[in-house]
Amino acid sequence: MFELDIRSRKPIYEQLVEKLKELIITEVLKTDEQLPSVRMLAQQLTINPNTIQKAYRELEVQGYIYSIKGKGSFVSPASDGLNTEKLLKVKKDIMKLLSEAMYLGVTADELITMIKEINTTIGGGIENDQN
Amino acid sequence: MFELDIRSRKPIYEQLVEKLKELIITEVLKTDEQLPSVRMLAQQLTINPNTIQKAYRELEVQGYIYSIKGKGSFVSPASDGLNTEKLLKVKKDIMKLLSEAMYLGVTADELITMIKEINTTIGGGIENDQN
Amino acid sequence: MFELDIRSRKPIYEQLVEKLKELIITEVLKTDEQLPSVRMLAQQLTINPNTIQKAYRELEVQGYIYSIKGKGSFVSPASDGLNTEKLLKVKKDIMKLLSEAMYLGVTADELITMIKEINTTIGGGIENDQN
Amino acid sequence: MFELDIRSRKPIYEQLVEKLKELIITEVLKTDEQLPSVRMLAQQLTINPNTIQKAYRELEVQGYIYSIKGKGSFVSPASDGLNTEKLLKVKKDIMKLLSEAMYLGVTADELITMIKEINTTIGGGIENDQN
DNA sequence: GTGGTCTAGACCACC
DNA sequence: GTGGTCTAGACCACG
Repeated sequence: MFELDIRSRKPIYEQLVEKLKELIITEVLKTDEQLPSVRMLAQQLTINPNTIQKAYRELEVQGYIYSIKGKGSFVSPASDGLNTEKLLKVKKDIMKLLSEAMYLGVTADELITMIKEINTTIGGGIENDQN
Repeated sequence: MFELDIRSRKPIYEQLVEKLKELIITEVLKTDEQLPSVRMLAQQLTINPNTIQKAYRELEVQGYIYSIKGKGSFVSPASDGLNTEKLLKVKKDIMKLLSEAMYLGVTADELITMIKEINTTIGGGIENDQN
Repeated sequence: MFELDIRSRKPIYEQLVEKLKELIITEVLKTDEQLPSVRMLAQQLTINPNTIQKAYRELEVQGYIYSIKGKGSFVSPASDGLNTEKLLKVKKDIMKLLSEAMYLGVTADELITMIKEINTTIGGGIENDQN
Repeated sequence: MFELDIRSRKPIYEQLVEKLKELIITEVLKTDEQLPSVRMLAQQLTINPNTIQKAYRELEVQGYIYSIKGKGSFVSPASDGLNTEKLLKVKKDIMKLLSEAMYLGVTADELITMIKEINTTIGGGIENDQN
């Protein structure tokens, strides 16, 4: 289910954060659905529980999940909170990457196609009016 | 000329790589133009020459510049050849970021507007974040 | 009546303690008034009775309520006696928070306004956060 | 220098965060001043380095310090960033505590005196116009 | 030498 | 059983 590259320069917990974020964004993991427990996942991936927890905590800080002491970790509702600053960061990152892509020869049309593709994958736009 | 953020969590050499990449992409530094020497730049930025070295090496690996022993480092021509694999990586990164942006509430229209904006201003300045 | 946030990082019993404290402070629950029974409240909130118990015990320790075996739990009269030490703790906490607020840029005037506001509306509703 | 209560229910790293925050707010530790290194402090307090690091990381997330990989940890400039949301939280907490204090018998005058006291300790108001 | 990551294994609080 | 904290000790990346 998760393919972690133990040799990668990118820390394991960051890889985990990314993978889980992706599952949440693509709604494979739905709102309020329970994530695998720290220990279970640790065992499955043969990784130290602390590493899993670090990933979960990071996801919690970023607003993607919430954890309840004796119960488990769960997916937060989308657009839950205060993503204004996060939005700014993501937009900047996108600008940077888009520039690089175009320098490498990607056309604007290709990019637009990608966007439309994602738009269907996610399931259409999400209403959000706090920006 | 370069504004490095000593407080950033991102290593200095990575910041350097990004800044230089940006200058190359926006064609402030043109094909076959010579980059400042390691020592000069180190002195200017009051930074350890090893750090500059590392950045230049990284840019060389990524195909943005080439070095000639005893002469210096120069900007590689765009679309040099090895961009196929890089393109795939960049595209993947873009997909990831676009998905995240949309999950956070950015609409497809907004993103398309951004793309068109870059398409026209390619060659202008691009802002960088500090993470 | 009670809106508990199951997603909060704060344990449920602590949330209960705070809510009840608030009701007592704002005199929605008056001196010697009986609190809802553990079982009733547990049923209403669809929460484990043990959790309610724990909250009531905590409130008793803090001097806000008293329990009579076989009868129930009741609101203690204000300024009951043991408030000297509690007062010290609360004052210390306030100093800490006020310092932090000012460090973050709140002016003394703003704070004084807040105090006056409470002074007049004491007996009105107070909003709680979820951390 | 630090008096940590190893037996307290409050996690050691949180105690550390509070102590350090206090030192920063009262400007005992000034902007860009270096904090003791993770290992040094761990040794001094006979505490595990990981625990210190957790505290430092938390302070970094909260915007009070910044850390640079091979150099050390340093105090962030005051009102550096995006404290809007933090401000709201702190204000709510203050309202709650002030209410409790007044219920316990503290007068508005006493509270105002406290504010003025802090105002001189910190060194006057800090200019800040992003709220 | 610095911060950052990871492991192995223990204990606690919550429900 | 769950998440959260802490320890002891190892290794890596950075400058």
